[in-house]
Amino acid sequence: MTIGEMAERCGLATSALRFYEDEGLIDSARTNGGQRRYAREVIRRVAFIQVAQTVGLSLTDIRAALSRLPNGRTPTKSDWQRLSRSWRPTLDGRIRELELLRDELESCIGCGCLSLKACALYNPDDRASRFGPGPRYLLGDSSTA
Amino acid sequence: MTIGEMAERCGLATSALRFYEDEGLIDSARTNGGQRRYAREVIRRVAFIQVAQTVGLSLTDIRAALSRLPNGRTPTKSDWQRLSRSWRPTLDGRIRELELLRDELESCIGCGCLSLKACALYNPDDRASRFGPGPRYLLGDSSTA
DNA sequence: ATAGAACTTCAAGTTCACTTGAAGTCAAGG
DNA sequence: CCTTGACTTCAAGTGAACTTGAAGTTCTAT
Repeated sequence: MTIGEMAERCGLATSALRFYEDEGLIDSARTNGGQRRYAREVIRRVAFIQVAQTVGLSLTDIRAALSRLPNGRTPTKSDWQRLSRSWRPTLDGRIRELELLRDELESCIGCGCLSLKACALYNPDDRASRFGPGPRYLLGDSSTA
Repeated sequence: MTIGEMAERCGLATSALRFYEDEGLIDSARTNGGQRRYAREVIRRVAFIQVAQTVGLSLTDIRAALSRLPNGRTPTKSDWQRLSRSWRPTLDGRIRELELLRDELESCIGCGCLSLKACALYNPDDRASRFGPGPRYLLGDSSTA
């Protein structure tokens, strides 16, 4: 598969595929002329990367995860399952954080304490719980606030 | 209040406060010598910014939100409440997205379809649902995957 | 054989939310 | 008055995840 075909199938730009290769996330064979040719297997790899990003992982995290795939053989279904399963705790944790924030926001709307030290929302030390870099763009325009 | 005191109270760097001022998010008076002096009210404003970031808003979004505060008078408790309340839908939406992803991940772990078009996880058009830029750093090291 | 689309590399640019550095000025205590 | 720490501005740097541009090469269809 050429890079253009891959890009189309995966829904991203050719530049992104080249970038992923530079970053050691995917691999390709080359024609005599030096053009990239992708194995079918790579589609799955890219799919994994895309979903992992949605979960909130950085490319560094993802590279680490992918490095845990078997190196000799083509990864099997259960290899991928094992990797995907490892997202659960991250995802659950992220959801819990947001729910916590929502609930605290609820009480703070009630008490109007937004600037009080006592308020859990305004405790700088707790502010480590942000949500992660993830891809650059939000939900459309995010102009809700 | 000096910029150093503000920075300490708000738990961020002085450079961040200067940056927020350049960006039109906060304001300050100046001494004869040209140093910044902050009104108490600004603490609340900074608190709002910090919480809004945790909710996932960009500084641009936050600037827009802040511009809806009354310009003549010092904002009241209910002015702040009105603003904070507007976060609810965003937050709820974000939580729903993550839950959806978690559930789909669940079924995909079951079916192993990670690369199939049919799988909701691998539908490039649905991938608009990412989670937002937010602040740069994640939960510690995020090395869960 | 050749047009033209698709590919190649490499360097530099983009956005966000800041930080860092340089070079200099102000304010408060002794 | 003088030291010292805190402040000032302005320009440039950071990191993540790519994109864009330039200049050139390859592939494929006619």
